[in-house]
Amino acid sequence: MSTNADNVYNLDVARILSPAFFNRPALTVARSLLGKYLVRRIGRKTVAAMITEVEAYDGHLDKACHAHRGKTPRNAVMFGPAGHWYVYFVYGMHWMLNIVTGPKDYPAALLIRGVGKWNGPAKLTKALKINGSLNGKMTGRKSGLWIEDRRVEVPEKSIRRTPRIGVAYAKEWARKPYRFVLARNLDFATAAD
DNA sequence: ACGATGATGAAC
DNA sequence: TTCATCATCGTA
Repeated sequence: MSTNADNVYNLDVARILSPAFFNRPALTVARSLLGKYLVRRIGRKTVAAMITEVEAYDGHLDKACHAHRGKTPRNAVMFGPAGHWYVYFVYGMHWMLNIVTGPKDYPAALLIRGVGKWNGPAKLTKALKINGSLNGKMTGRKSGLWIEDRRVEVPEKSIRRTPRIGVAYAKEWARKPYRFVLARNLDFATAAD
């Protein structure tokens, strides 16, 4: 066990985002997640992909948020502490990956809609073998799913904000610019890594 | 434009 | 217990 190997390991651990990072307003965390890396441990292999698209679901007033109608068995994780995974099943076949934000008892989470080459929330969960067994787990190595800061610079100009997808039923809340998308041509950042 | 496919939550 | 709905995707 060389000193060198230990240093490499420690550097790696240092850039894993801790739950404290997520204990801030959903919109603030959403913006800062662009350019971070979602990292998934699958058996012996580790896959990392840059987060390119995120949506915020912010509190019980937000009519598009699952917590809008109160606490239920499904959305209970959203009412828990930040930095835990909220994974649910929709349309009879798709898993959606969310990370809880903000203080305990304030229900908010971010839906991760795009990472790396995978565009679409159901495509990335399928590719990274993410399902309900992760629901309620804390982000980190122990859960096999975490987020790393790899020091990719994301200028404001590279970010687009739009209404959220597939929530037309939420009336005026559907129009709010709670979707954050990273411009495609940020590939220079990965190349420089 | 539509069907797949099953959990969820609200109503009865 | 029933029923409409659903933070989607692939095919047409």
